[in-house]
Amino acid sequence: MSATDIVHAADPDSQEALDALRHSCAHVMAQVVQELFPGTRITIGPAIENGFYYDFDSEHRFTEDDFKEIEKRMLQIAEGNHPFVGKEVTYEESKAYWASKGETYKLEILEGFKDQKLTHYTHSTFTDLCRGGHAPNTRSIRHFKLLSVAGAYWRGDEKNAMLQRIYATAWPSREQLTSHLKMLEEAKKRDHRKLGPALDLFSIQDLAGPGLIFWHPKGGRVRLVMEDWLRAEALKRGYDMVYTPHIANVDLWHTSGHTSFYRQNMFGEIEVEKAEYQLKPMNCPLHILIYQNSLRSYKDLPLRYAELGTVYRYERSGVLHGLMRVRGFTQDDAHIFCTPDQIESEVSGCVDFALEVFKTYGFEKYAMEVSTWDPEKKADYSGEVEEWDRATGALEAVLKRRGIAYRLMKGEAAFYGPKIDMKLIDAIGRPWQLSTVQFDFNLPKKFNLEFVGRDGARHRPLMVHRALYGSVERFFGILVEHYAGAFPLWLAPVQVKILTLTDAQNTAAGELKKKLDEAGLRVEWDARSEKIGHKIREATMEKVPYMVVLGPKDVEAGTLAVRLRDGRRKNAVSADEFLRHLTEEVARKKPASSWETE
RNA sequence: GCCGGGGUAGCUCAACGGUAGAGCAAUCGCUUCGUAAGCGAUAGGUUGUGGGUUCGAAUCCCAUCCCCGGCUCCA
Repeated sequence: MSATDIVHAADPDSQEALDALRHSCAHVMAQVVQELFPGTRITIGPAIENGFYYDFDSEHRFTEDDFKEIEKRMLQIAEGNHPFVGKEVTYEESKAYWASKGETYKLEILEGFKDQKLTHYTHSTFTDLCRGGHAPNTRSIRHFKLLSVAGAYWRGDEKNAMLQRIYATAWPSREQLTSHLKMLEEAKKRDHRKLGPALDLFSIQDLAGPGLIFWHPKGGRVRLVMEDWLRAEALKRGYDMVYTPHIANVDLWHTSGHTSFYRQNMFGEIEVEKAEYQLKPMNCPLHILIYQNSLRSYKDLPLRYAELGTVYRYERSGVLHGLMRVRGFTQDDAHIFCTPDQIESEVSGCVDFALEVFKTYGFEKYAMEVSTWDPEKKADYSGEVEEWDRATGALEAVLKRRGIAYRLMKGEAAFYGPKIDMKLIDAIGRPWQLSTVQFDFNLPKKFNLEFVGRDGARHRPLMVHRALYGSVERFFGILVEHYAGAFPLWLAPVQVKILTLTDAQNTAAGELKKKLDEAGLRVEWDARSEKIGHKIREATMEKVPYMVVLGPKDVEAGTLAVRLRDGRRKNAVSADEFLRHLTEEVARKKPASSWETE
């Protein structure tokens, strides 16, 4: 055993140490599963973010009811403090070992490692074929929890056998495990699929079909604010708003190439007067048609066409997920047509816009990735070497100049161009893929796009595709979870709820409502004959930011008693002061009320 | 699409071969009340859908639709 095989990291929270811990835990889980369910064959068990999994092939159908027993036995082994011992083996030795155990999957893995150094790692009674990176002993892996069981294809290929995957989480300390489990619980509470219907924001209707979203009045109000803000911001930044049809003749999709490279995601043809039409899965070709409608000069460029374009994509039934993965959605899509010397400033403009989106919606953290091509496989890509180099250079240069850290994702680019993907990190630390800025070298060529240059000759413009929300549906879903349903004032579907104590306050309530309505605020008035506590409870559960409790004393004093949804209160506020505060808070778009309360 | 789990009142759940039930919500009445649930009554269901087994099915079987956890894919 060499010193590097075992991770004795000084920092137990280093990624290396965490992975080692989790991977070691996977070994122990595999040991226990084989012990408790004889005949189970093992495959692989890597560390993943926050934990690990192990894939098994077993006659037994694992359920969460098995977890308790597996965990109990795992703990016993952990307490046994068995060391993880690595041993170099030859291909033949390894093959003989796994053959004797009937571990067919291990034998298959072995085939891929014929000419490499192989190691077996053993702890307690269990040995696994493994390249190493382990905790020193089983004692350090006590803080874990099995989470779920799911199907997974052997080697991720749907043509292969379906295995059973057990997911688990593991941490260096009890505190970290507890806090992670708390986060999972919190995530469950914030789930937009629960909150959405509970707050009456949206629904999905069986009769209409899966993956199709119905925006209810309250969700619709939030969406309207989101869209209005985005449109206003786009216009400020020199975009033009365009509108394009939802269906188009298949010839368009043949020209763009979508019917070949995107076919599996498109809904079928619609026959109309002997011509075939298809629902649009993307807006790009339609924006291109607008570009092509006139002869463009270099003086016209850059042209920035933006649209809240609703697209339809066929997604396999098993992948649909609330608002996050649907079959019909609206992209805040834009296509920028520009000259080569404009690309850096255009990319910069997109990144700037994206950062403004993050800031506006209260996301403080984000992660960026630049996806480049794999130069080894040039033939798979559209576009010339110089184009790729220049565009990739521009993407990186923009981020570098702004001092934004990014990960380089080699070979992750689409065939048509490199891109920046921006993930934002929500209130409980989860990353979400959101904004994207990508070059497209394919479509300008397919459509033979041109502009007349200063030299009087025809040149091909560059095309940048950019989405900031990504999809309005998904972004809205992320917001619901980010805010846990408690939208900041500027987004809240109902901003103020007036709660009257008795009918004697009806006149005053009506006047107040009128005043706030006229200021453009979204106000409701609960005039029911319910106790004030009941009304407060309901308004609080609806997550209305401001409640005005209106009783005889307030009417007499001519002031308002304001209550915030978090329970804070501010009494004896004048209507004018309240209105001023609301107006200012809407304008500042702050996630939480900044009001000083008593 | 695939593997596994699951669909009972608007919502959360109970009944698990023998007359479908509770809480909340809804409706109607009473109550006019000071900061997170006032009281009472009423109504609400071909148990996702279709077929089968059975004297009898929410319960067992088959098919189908949808949802959930994942796989593959992705805005």
